[in-house]
Amino acid sequence: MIELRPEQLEIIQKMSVFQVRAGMPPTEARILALLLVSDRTELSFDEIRETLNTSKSAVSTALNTLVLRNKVESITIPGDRKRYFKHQLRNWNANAKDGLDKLLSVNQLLKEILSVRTTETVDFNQDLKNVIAFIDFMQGELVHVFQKWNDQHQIENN
Amino acid sequence: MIELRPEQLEIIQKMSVFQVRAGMPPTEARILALLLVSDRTELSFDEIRETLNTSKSAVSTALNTLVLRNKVESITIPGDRKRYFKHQLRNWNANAKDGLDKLLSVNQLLKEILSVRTTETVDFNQDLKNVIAFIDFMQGELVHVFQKWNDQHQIENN
DNA sequence: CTTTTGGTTCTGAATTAAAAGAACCAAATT
DNA sequence: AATTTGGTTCTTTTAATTCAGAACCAAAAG
Repeated sequence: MIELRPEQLEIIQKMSVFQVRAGMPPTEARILALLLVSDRTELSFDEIRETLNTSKSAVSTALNTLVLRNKVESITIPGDRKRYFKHQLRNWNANAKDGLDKLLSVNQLLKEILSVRTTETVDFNQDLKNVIAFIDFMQGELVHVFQKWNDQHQIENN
Repeated sequence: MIELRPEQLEIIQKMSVFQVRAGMPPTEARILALLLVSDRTELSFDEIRETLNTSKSAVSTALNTLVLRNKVESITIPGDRKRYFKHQLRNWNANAKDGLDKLLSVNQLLKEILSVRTTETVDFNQDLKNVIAFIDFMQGELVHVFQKWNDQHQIENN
């Protein structure tokens, strides 16, 4: 059981509310938040369970999906049977890109819609074309933005 | 009741699945999709209800939140008591920016976390700083990207 | 080979979200 | 003034999530 200071508890609360609003299940959100604020960055299954006061089953499924989604990594220490779990901060960048790409993939459907629409509704179709062009533009620009970031930072991160 | 071609029905299906996955309630998603594919771009309350085969209450609440979120605009035609509803394609751009800003607003919390963390976990804190810097960077770049787009297009859209 | 540890998996219960149905209401029509 | 139209709002029902508790299981320890 991890002892948490009041500020830490408060942030876990705020952070998990934020993530739940964004569609994440509560237990997952609270685990992620805990792993961000706790003084030790690698916590065991049972430490997480006790600290968040949650059932083993809930923690187990939540951790497994978090690992699957590359939000958390699981670490094994030789000579210790327990698994330890750590927030995958390093992957934030890549996860963000994946998320944005998924958002932008709506363009595929918009193009399909355009190809199926009447040609009668000229203004509407023009607006639709603009949206499609905008998303294509965003996609291209984002590639550059990510590239620019990586160029600036992969040197130092060696 | 609007007659829809098979391709239109199929796209409504695909598009609403996409949006529901992104967290939108099903009825809202299907209304938006219908307004994107239907040959007439302005549909009355009852046309929507009949076409989607949904209850008045569900359509009413869904339409109201869609209007509130600037996803749909409601139009009144003089001499016609009905309200007509139209997809606000023009706002896609602004809505996208709002959505991204909300996503990036997590940085506020991350900064708070950093300020509360032990200084002992040097590597972890450095990773956290990197994430924060990355999100700040993204925020700045996105402003430019949106600006660039608007510069190129607000001339022609007069 | 029995027990303990560190979990996982499988119900079921409780909560939550979404939709339906009915009652309602104001403006327009008859 | 009664009725119809075009919705809105409230209550109930239904469906989907989420979690807890118990049974279970494999690997390690005794």
